[in-house]
Amino acid sequence: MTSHPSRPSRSAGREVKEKSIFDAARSVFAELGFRGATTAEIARRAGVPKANLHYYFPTKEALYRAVTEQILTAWLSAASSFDEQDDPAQALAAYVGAKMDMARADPLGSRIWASEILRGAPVIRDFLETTLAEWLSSREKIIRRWMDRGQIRPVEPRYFFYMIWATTQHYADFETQITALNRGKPLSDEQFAVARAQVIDTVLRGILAPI
Amino acid sequence: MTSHPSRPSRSAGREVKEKSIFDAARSVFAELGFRGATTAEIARRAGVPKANLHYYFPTKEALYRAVTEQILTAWLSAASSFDEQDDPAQALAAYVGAKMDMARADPLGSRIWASEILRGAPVIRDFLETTLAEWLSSREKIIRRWMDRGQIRPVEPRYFFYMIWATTQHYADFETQITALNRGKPLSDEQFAVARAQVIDTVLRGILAPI
DNA sequence: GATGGATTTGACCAAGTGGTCAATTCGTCA
DNA sequence: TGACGAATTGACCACTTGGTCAAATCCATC
Repeated sequence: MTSHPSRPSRSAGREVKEKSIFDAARSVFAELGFRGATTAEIARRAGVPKANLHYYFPTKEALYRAVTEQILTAWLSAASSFDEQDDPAQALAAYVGAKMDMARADPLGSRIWASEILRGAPVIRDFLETTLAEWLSSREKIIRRWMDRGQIRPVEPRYFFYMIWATTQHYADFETQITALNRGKPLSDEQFAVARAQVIDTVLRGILAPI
Repeated sequence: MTSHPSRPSRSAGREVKEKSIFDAARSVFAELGFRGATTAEIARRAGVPKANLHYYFPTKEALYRAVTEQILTAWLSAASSFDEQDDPAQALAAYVGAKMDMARADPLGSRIWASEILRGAPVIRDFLETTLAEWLSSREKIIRRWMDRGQIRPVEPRYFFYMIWATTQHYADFETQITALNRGKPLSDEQFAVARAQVIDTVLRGILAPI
């Protein structure tokens, strides 16, 4: 300890402040997209003067890149849950469940991703074309192996993944709509649990080979 | 005919010009969202001076409202395809197919909707809470009737609709990503036909009662 | 308690924003 | 043809934008 406990150390203060700017940026980017977001609004939500924001992140784009980077990391971590099981039903249930949990726990990340795609993915295009494309094609092989073994019905794996991504991310990206359709109240934990179970169940029934 | 054929009449000229501004606005709003879109960019894509744009649409918001209005109309029209069949399999196949066709034929509409939801739906909130909520709850009743008759498995109808909406709209909203994952080429008509058929098939298998 | 780098921030700037307006041009019809 | 309303548009305005900067303040270390 190099400083008084009640006053944060210099480096700890930096981390806290950086994080508060970072979090404010996430929420503004998620709502308004890159172009619509303003550094003034981000600074306001972070509770710092705008000049201070530019001390920690030199440009709006640098801040945006920092935010997207974290999102891509989180995506890959959720994706790994697909690989921990050999059985199709278990692997898919784990993966879909993890994606649903992510949509619930961190909707902002999903929304920023969506907004980035909507504008043509200028920043994450490289990720899509390399890392994500490789992930998808290697998992396609796994799906095809299951098909060959007769464990699942014959499908085009990539369109199957699109359905999983679309359905799970919908609970984050369209939360406003879901809330409006739920008498103005966000889904309760119980409601979400039902939705989560049903999504897993429907996806599995859609692809598993009949007994 | 009140004017020379090669020179459009005054009112026809108005319609053409209004439409070119309207279409330019759709594409800019779809890419950049309401806040990110600029009237200058819309005017540029429409090929008219900015002052001219403001002659036809007094404000950016008026233009945006005109655009969203058309989208809501189109949504309702696709939704009606759900009601034309009594058999669950046929009704659902028609509805999902219509939504897929819409995502293919007019991806911009879907993207503007998505962007509007992302920012909290300030403009279409009323539509969501009234017209859409009513549509959903009346179709929920139809689904429950099918369930009571044992024609489909027991599910929470609204989450089932969310899956349909998410999956079909994904082909419009995430076209950039889908293209990036398809070696940089947009889905061909053949590929899309496969995706369309598979989406319908998977949705049906997920909900239809086993024989 | 003096030093010096890290941090903070009000004031500022050039470029871009949505929108206005008056002067001009156009098309129609008497 | 002339008159008159519809349509066009360059110039302009107040305000917001992302970003800069220099002066002030903080704080770990000696």
